[in-house]
This record gives sequence, C-alpha cells and structure tokens, in this order.
Amino acid sequence: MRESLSQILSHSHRFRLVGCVATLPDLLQALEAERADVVLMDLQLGGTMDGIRATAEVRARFPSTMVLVLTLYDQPEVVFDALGAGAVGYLLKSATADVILGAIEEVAAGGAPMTGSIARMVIERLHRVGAGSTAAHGPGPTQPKLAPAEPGEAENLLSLREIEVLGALATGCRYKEVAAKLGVSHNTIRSHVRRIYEKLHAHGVMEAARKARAAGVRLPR
Amino acid sequence: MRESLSQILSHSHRFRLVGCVATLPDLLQALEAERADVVLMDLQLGGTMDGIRATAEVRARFPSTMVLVLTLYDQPEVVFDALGAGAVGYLLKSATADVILGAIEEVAAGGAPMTGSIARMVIERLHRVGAGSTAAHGPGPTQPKLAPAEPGEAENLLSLREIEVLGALATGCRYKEVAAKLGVSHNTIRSHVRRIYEKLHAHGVMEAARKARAAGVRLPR
DNA sequence: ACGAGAACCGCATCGCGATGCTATTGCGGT
DNA sequence: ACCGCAATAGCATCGCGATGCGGTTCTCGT
Repeated sequence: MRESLSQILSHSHRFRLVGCVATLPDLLQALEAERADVVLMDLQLGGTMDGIRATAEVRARFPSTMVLVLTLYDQPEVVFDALGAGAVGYLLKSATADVILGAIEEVAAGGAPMTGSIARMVIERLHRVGAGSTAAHGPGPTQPKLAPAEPGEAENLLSLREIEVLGALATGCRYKEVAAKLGVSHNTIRSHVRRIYEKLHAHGVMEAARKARAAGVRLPR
Repeated sequence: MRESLSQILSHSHRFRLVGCVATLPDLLQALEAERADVVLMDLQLGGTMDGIRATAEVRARFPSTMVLVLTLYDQPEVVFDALGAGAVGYLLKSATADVILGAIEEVAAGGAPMTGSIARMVIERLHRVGAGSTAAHGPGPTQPKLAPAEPGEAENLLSLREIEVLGALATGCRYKEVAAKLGVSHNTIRSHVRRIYEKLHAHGVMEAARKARAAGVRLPR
C-alpha cells in the first residue's frame, strides 16, 4: 500500500514526495531533515496500533505539519482517538487514489477531508459534547487518557523554561507576576506563552495546561 | 436563490422536491403534510437569523429529517450554533449547484457534507474540548450524583449552577461557549463568574478552579 | 561555519475577560 | 408578607491576554 502510494505520489506533478517510512523514529528523522506539509499516516505502525501516538508526536514536534490519517479502521473510538491526537483528516483505505490526492490538497488548503460516515460521527459527537446539549452535568467520562507518553519525551515537547512559565500560569499567576518570579520582562513571557500555544495547539491557559498534563508534563496544582 | 434551486431540483431526476417555503410555520406545515429526507435551510429566515431555531425545531419534531444548512455566513459562532441545533451539514451559498446536489445525496447517504474550512473548524473544536474516545471500558459511572443532600460544607460554597459554569470554564471553554452549552445568555455567565470570584476571592479562572478544588469541589479535568 | 532552536526583548492590535451597577423572576426560610 | 438568595439578563468600562510582526544573543549539532 505504502509503496504503491509513493509511486503515484512521486509521479504526480502536484506533489513532492518527501519520504516514505515505516516507523515512528524514521518518520521523525525524515521530518527533522525536511519538513513536510502533510503526513499520510496509517494507524497500523510496526504491528501495533501506534499511529495515534505517532500522530500526537508529529503534531507536537512539527506544528505546521498536518496529519492525514489513512487507515482501515472506522470504529468510533479509533477515529476519535486519532482526531484527538491531532489528525486533521481521516480517510479509509478503501478510498481511490483520486480521493486521496484530492484530500492531500484539501488538507494543504486548510480543509479537513473525511469520509462521509466519519464526518457524520464527528458532527454527532459535536451535538453531544459541543455546542448544544452536553452540559457539565453529563456523566461523560471526561478524560479517558489516550497515551501515557513516557516522561522522557514529554519534556522534549516543552522546554524547561516553557514548563516553568506554564506552571506559573497554571497556578493563576498573571504575566507580570510570572515575569517578576522569573526575573525577566513580561514581553518575554508573552513570547514563551505564544510558543507554548503553538506547540500544544492551545488558545488559552486552561487548554494549554490540560494538554500539557495529558502529554505527561508535570505541572504544579 | 430559493427559486432557482427549486427549479434545478424539480427538474432533476435524482430528487423529488417536496416543497419550497419561506417561513418556519410554512416549513413545519409542509413537513406535516409530507415528510422530507432532507431540508435545505438558509439561516436567514424572515429577516432575522432564525434558521437556527428553525433547525432545532425541525430536528425536534421530525427526527428522521436531516437539515442541511446552506447560507452566507461562515463565522464560527454561527456555524457551531447551527450544528449545535442539529444540522448535519453546512455549505456556503458560494457553492455550485453541482456541489449542492452532491451534498444532498451525501446527507441522505448518512454523510455530513461541509466546506473544507468548516470541517477544519469542527475538527479544531474537537481538539479544544478534549477529543479522546468516549472510553466505554468498564460499566461506566452513569450518574456521578452531584447532590449528596447534606455534605460537609464544601459544596455549599458554590451553587450547582456555579459549579457547572466553573467546570466548563475549567475545561477551557469561553464565556460564549459556556452560554451556548447551558443554553443561557453570555451575560448570565458573566454574572455567575462574578459571583464565583466573589465567593472564592479569586480573580481569574485558574485561581478560581484551584481554590474550588482545594475546597473540595469536584471539577472536570 | 552554518543552521536551528532556546531564551531573551520590543511593539501594536484586538477581543475577551474582569469588574461595577442595576433589574426581574422565582424559590425557600423567618 | 417579607427578606434573602439563586438564576436570569443587560450595559459600560478597562486592562490584560492572545496574536502577528519584528529583533538579539547564546548554544548545540552537523
């Protein structure tokens, strides 16, 4: 599958094939060497279903690289785990080459290609948790924990300084207070925060703290 | 717009046009007379933006009828209001007739057609709210029981509603989102928040959440 | 030597959160 | 009947947080 796809891609004038790898380390290494706009990800990596962790890893390390999942499974848990890990699209392997190529372009253009049934799942999920009816009183198992993610790599996501900053903010400090506490300018804090948000794809302290903790970063309570 | 679309639809052999109306009452009446599989909805109804209410109404009265929104607006607020009201698809009026016809079929086939950028919004929303799988392992705590009647005193600090509000904020929601989730005005959320801060002597979400938890209030993570 | 990234600094814009003031409706306790 | 409080709602102001745009030093690995 991977081989035939890379054949097609390398012969297409619309795309440039950066690499074609089989394991997470290889993938990270390839991206390190040359950034890609889009990664086609199979959830079946090295025998185990670790494409989800790989997705999270890629998104965390290379925020500007989009992950498009292309796999066999269409069970809701798998789908939402993958999307939760940061995938922006989800296709099934039954898709034709045409569809896949179109989807890659759609991702690059800021879209989020999915199978019809997957899109429906997503919408229905939104109905339940998102903007309409959930309410915090729901019995929903709010944090099912996705990937334990060993601490060794967790600290690679955020730099030491960034963890310090986020830790301070997580205890309710304001930018000025953090600045005073760390003995730097409040503009520096802004920069750190900006970077933290980029890395975690967050848009606020609460969200950043939640995602950081979910990624295994230890923050003060 | 409505007229030209109904022209196209009535001449297409792929669909049967059930009706073409301009107001909510007319719509409900038409559906009462004959059920439709799909309703094309403009959010601009009768001058005001009440297509959202109409969507909710249709979904509530005729669960098997799917609503496909076709409108001008692509502001996130509007989009999520519509999707939250039960729409299963969202297209912009800039779409070609071809796209619209395809989308109708997609809806009928169990899909959820949207613009690329809207799909991306939805996915990102999923990321924000914490998107992991529902994790149905285990029996599932169906009712976490919020009110043990006579607890010590911790829960007496904050009212139920206040706990809901703070809980939502603690997961990273914004005022408007909390308002939508609880079905009230964002001004009401402001009032609740103000009160929460007064009671806890806090001056921000993080601080309030920390103090509330320290006081024994259970908040979602 | 060079590129990449971490840590540092600045400025400008814009939206939203924080805070103050007021008001209506219901419920429960005195 | 009265008072208090929870819940709803509106409005005005102000500051800070979020974001986009620059920049400078280090250090590290190739």
